[in-house]
Amino acid sequence: MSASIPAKVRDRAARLRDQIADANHRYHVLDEPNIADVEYDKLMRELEALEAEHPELVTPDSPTQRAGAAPSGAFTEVHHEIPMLSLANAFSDEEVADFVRRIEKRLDAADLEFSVEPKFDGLAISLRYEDGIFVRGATRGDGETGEDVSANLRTVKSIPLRLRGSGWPRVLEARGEVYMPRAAFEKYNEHARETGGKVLVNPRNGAAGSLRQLDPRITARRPLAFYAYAVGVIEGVELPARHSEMLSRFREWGLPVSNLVSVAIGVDGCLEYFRGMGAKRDVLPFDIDGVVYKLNDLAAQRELGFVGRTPRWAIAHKFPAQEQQTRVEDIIINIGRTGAATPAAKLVPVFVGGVTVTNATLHNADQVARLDVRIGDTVIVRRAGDVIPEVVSVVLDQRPVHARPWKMPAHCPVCGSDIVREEGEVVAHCTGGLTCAAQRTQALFHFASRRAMDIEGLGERFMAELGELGYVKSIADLYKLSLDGLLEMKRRADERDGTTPETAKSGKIATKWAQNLVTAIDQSRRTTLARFLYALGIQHVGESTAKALAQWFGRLDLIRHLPWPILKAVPDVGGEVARAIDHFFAQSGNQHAIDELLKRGIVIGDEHAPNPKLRAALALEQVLTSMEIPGLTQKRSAQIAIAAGSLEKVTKAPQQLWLDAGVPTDVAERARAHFAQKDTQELLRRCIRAMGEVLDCVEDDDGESVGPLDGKTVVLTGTLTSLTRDEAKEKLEALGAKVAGSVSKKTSFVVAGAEAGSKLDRANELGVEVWDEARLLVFLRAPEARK
DNA sequence: ATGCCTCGAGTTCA
DNA sequence: CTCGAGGCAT
Repeated sequence: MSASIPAKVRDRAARLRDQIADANHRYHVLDEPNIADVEYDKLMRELEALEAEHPELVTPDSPTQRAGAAPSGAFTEVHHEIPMLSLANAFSDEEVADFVRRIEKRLDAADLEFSVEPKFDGLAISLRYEDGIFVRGATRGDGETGEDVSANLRTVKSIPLRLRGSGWPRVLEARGEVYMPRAAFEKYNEHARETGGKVLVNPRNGAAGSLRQLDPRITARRPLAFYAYAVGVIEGVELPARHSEMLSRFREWGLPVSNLVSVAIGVDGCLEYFRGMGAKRDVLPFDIDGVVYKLNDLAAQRELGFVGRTPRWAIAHKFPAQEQQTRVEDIIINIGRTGAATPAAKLVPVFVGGVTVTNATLHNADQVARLDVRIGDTVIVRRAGDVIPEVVSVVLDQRPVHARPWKMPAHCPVCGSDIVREEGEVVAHCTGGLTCAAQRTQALFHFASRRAMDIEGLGERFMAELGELGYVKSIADLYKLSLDGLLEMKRRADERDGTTPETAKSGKIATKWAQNLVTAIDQSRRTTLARFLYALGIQHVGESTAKALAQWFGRLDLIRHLPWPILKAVPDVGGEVARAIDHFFAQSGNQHAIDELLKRGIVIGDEHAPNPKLRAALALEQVLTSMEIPGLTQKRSAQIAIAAGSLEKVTKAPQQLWLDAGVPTDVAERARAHFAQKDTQELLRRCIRAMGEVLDCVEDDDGESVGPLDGKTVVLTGTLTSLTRDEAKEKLEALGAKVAGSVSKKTSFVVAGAEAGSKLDRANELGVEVWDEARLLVFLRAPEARK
């Protein structure tokens, strides 16, 4: 049949096939390329041309056969003559030790040698070679029967189509793992995302899905690789004595074997290998989910045999899974203190990364949309470097037909108010405010939290109960709670929940509990301005902003009435934050709650005069620029401020004065029009009043306002470690102290840092109190504690 | 406008 | 711990 083909052509084709196979082997198996890509392409093209001209030349092992044939109908079944094993799993050192001990006992031997190998996270397959030629490849299936995926496997470059060297058996079934290298996976997905193609969930699913493609041309585009790790059928060659030798033979025959395989002695050797791999795991170019220990002696393996379908002589030692699949039972909404509506996935409990995970946050609607998570979906959950579980992706193949895309509900599941997502914002908010039980509970919880009012014993659950039963509707109600009230509440809660007398706290314990709580509440009455402000839970006001406000304004009665342009004078407080504070205090309910709190004995121990720097910060120009009138720049604001003399006068300044101050006509017009608006006038009135008020206080700093360091003179010396000298000075000044440069007998105390010199000596001489840095820090945290 | 940088807010499980 | 947003410097 091929007689018509000249021997020369035939030889050339054979030579090309050899060269290409060799290049392939070097590149994909040995990782030592010997020819350039262009050269390789050239050889391929030449071979393709020859084969096109003489189709009879095409052999099953020709590299041109890798490209992928046209789709076949379906996969045919393949019976594995020697079943493909599954391994028992070990998850702890104990289980490994048991495994080794069992073998030692059965064989009556010690210090056994194991072939130790990484456990690739891919898909187990079997490759059949007859007379050195790849004839068939199959998936494992159930171990007995798999599917013929030869066409797909031909596209995997690291699988040789013909064995190399000599001495290979007449028939060989090599078993191993098809996997997708991480880099290839990333690259593939990146491309898929750009082109809108199918994004793979993870490398393992990528490998599995690829092999099950009916169209091998698709598989050819998936970057798969292969490692051999076991032998099935072998005919015509003597088996070596040890498994590790078998793997070496594989290498000689051109089958890729991981260079991470090794040999270990006894349990200790195995475990050492396990830890080594665990440490390397993250930097490996492919995913592994554990390691496998195989008794190295093949004769001994035969002796041990099987239990069911798993061999007694091998075990897989698994890493704690960092990724698991589970099902989304529901997607719920959590309402936070600020009303933020955060979707969370309720999961069928799954053990991942050492803990059982039942919830995973989905962050926001965008994230849900990005992942397209739907109720009923199977998802991949990860607990990576950090602790918090996250949904990585959806396994689309397993999506129930009826699953519908998830949408943020229009109404709050707790209070029924509208849920609104502002233009350009990522988070949606429940508009219920404090009428929403969820927000109220969270607000109360926040108020009582350690960094706020620090009331011990008020957990979130209990707070919810107090709210539900109507005992606490607002933060002020917390200070109404009495011993009897608490006990009564406890009783009612137990009744309602159907708690039996045995499980309910008995009278004495309940009394003790209530007493402790009352004491804790009582102790919390004395607090600092910063804590108090923080406790109020004003939007955007966290701990540090609260501190800044406290330090700069010093007094609650000031802060609670300040218009936002004045609040904005504080560093790090911008328009957004200032408006939020203004808005908070503009609600009469909030003002009322504060009045109530003060009435019920809240004492702010560290009120003091405003920071003198406010004087500069409150310059007219700052207030004017905060009006954000187009064209009214800082410079022009300053000019008109100087020309007019006071804020009040600016607002009433005639057109001419603006022009004299160098403000262009159109800007002046705009400003005057702006000032004429009703709400602007109201705001300006408040600003005018507030500026006067604040400035009065600043001037009055040895007047009635009493800071804890009022009238004290402090001297700083040495190097402070946790804060700069300037910061310390600022803080002390904000508390009313005068920070002087040298020690005299008028000095109240000296703060001495490291390497304090002459000033410390002089302080000792004069008998002036000396603080170390630690004491200063304690004081700065809670200045009310002592003066 | 644009890019740090810090602060606020939300989150899981034992 | 991480993300988003606000503040501020460039």
